[in-house]
Amino acid sequence: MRVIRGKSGTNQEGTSAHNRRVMIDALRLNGKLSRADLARASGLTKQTVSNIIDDLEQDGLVVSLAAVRNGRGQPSTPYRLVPEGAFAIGLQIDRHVTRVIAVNLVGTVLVRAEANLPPGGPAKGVRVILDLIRQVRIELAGVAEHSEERLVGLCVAMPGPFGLAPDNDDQWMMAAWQSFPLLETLAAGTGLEVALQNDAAACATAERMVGAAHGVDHAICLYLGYGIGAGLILNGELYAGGNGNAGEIGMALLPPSAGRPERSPLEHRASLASLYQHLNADPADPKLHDRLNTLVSNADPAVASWIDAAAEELRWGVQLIETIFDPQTVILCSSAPEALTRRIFDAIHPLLPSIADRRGRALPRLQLGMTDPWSVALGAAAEPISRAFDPRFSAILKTRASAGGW
Amino acid sequence: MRVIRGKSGTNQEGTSAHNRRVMIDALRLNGKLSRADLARASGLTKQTVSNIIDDLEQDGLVVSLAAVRNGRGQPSTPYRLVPEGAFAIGLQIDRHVTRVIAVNLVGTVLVRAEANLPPGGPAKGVRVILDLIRQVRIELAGVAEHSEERLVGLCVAMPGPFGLAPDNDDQWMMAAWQSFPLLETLAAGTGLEVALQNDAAACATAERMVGAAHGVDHAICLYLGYGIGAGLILNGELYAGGNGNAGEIGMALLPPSAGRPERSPLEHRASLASLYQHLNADPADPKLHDRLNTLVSNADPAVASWIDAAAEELRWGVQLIETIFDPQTVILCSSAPEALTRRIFDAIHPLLPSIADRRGRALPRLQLGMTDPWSVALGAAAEPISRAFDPRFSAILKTRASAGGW
DNA sequence: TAATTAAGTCAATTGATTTGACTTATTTCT
DNA sequence: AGAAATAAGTCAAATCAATTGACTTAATTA
Repeated sequence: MRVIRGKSGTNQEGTSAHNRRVMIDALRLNGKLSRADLARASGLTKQTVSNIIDDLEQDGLVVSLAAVRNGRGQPSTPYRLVPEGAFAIGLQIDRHVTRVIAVNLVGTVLVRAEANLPPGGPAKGVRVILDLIRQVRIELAGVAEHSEERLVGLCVAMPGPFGLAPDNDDQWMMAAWQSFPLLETLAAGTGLEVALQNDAAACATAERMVGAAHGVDHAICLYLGYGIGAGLILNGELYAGGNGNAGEIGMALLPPSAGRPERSPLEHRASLASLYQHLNADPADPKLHDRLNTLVSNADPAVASWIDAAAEELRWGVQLIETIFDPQTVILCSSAPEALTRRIFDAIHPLLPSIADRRGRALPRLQLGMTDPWSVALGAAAEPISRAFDPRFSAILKTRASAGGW
Repeated sequence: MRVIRGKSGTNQEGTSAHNRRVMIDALRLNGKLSRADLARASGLTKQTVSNIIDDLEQDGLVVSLAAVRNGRGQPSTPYRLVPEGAFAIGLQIDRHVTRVIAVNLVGTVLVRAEANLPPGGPAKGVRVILDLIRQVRIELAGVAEHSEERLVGLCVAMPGPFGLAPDNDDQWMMAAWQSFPLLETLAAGTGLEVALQNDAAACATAERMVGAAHGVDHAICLYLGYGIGAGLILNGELYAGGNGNAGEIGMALLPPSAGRPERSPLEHRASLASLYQHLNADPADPKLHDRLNTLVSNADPAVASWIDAAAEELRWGVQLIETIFDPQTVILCSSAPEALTRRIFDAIHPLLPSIADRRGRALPRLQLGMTDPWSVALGAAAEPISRAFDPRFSAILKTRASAGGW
């Protein structure tokens, strides 16, 4: 059959779905709002808002609070989101460990669990993961009623890039995970909708739901993990690129510079991998996090020299990101200990001049984001919530599968 | 009054507007389609498509062609866009000249006019511009009936970045234009809706409507003009950033490299400004374009050495763009003579390895785009057409102003 | 106490999409 | 040649989310 290119249409269902999402989004951003407030915020009529809020209340997604007098006129009844209205599971697969988190509608972490990934590759690892997920779901059911019915999905976060030939020099066998049918296996094993993000994107998702990017429509999350990547919030949505690899700036080649005659990827100069190499540390050492903490608080000179070198690259990276994306803010996140991340953050300053250097900025050019080792898993958990409840273009459109009646 | 944050809702009007846009988009992409084809492409029912197409035919935006037999079943009646269904004006303001173009619904250029900008700044210049626009509209009315009723808007393209303090070392007084209330003056002087884009964005808009980015949802246009910038097509829409300055990569600071001990902006190394400086040429010289052409065809060594140096920076730039955006393709555009642009294009190759280096690519990693000096003006003219007829999220949403009935 | 203001509801209307049956025109099978 | 199958497209009624305008309720202000 001839392929016809074109975008999808929409109908009343799409309209209604969008308006529900708009209500939830407004409540998430403003905490609590009356029906009249929601009508003003959305541009919809009071009546429409009333209908939608009634629905959402029925669905257990919002509840009313005590009426408040706001001066003249009938007191308004504010509504807020019900945290227990929905749940999602986030899974992080890292080189040595895997983490699973359960969150609720407002992004509160309810359950977390961690396990070491056994040697033997994905086939064995996925069994550990499925067990961990099962365990988290059971625990979740213990602390939250109806959690199973209200589970909206699962998202996996792991280092990218995705879908490339596994010819890169990745000694941590993440490449093996790339060729393993992970999403299918997880979908079958959990019965949930499964999504995939790289770790920087997950970090951005977390910052958007409960962090520094909350309510910000244009923000870039610079995530310093084992590698380095950027999570792109553009027009209020995570941008994934043509093949899901947008923001993988660790692979950006830097021009030769003083002392480095070769072009080399940013990842080799500014990433925790480069720090470990600089320190001759074993990345698989479970006590590494604590050891790093100690080194930082002791002002270890080897760490300090790495920080200075990395901060110089990152200072440049921030300027580049500002120049390319013109975001409202850039957020520095890391899986490194908070003290170390803060040291790096400080060392990046003063920032280079850029187009972001404008008067009357509402947000700082660079902010410190989450430094919790769990933040990537949290972001993964936030993704299904966002997919299910945030206003987005794709949520309005008809899906091809559901089209009938030709 | 308390400010409530939140997104806009939608209703049947939004649905209908979107579906009309989807039909137009599908016809633009596929050339001609029957009602049944459109139903399949959009996921809407045949009946809905029939209603919309009837409307569009009434509005003079589509026409039917002769029925065609496609095998079994009743022959289908294809429809196509009517080029004369809408018109738009594009205005380019450059350092020395201003150009005005009129296009129709399918992006065909109908009228073009050019004038030198007089010394004396924007106040004088804007009078020249308004005269030029008036002249183009009169000429357009001569070659296209009902052009005035069907004029959907005006877009201005000029070098960015916009909205910054005019403290930069811009000797061509583009800074003066920044502080001048240009859009308001043009809106009042023409009675049209006026939009603004930087020149790289305009170039991308042109490539998307009639060039290499036609029907491509993720493409980056690298525009080599007096400065250098990138036009970002993300998710099928032009991305402007938080303040309309996304893609202004000319201001990206490059690390020091061999022979350049200082950080310097990309613009100083790879832009026509840098070429003019290298050649000791006067950018205001009206014969410069022709002279450059001659130099290129004579294999002038000064030009060749500049090309090599610039290509090295651009090769890096392409790799960076691929790494950051993960686009389906990168398009090299320029206001330089085609021969020169082609030489640069060739000199950029071979490209650096990147995540774009994947098997089974549908599009080349780097393509040569428009090299017409008029392409920025064309892109500006394409913007109102795109704004009026392309499917986009914002077109679905209610505008706050139109909300009533609280 | 009456007027004003604002939140929220009620019941009827609107209007784009959907549904399912139908007509028309062509090819393919017998 | 005739019947069956297939596909395009229309007709008329139904659906359903948003809208409209009048109304009720409950507070403040004059």
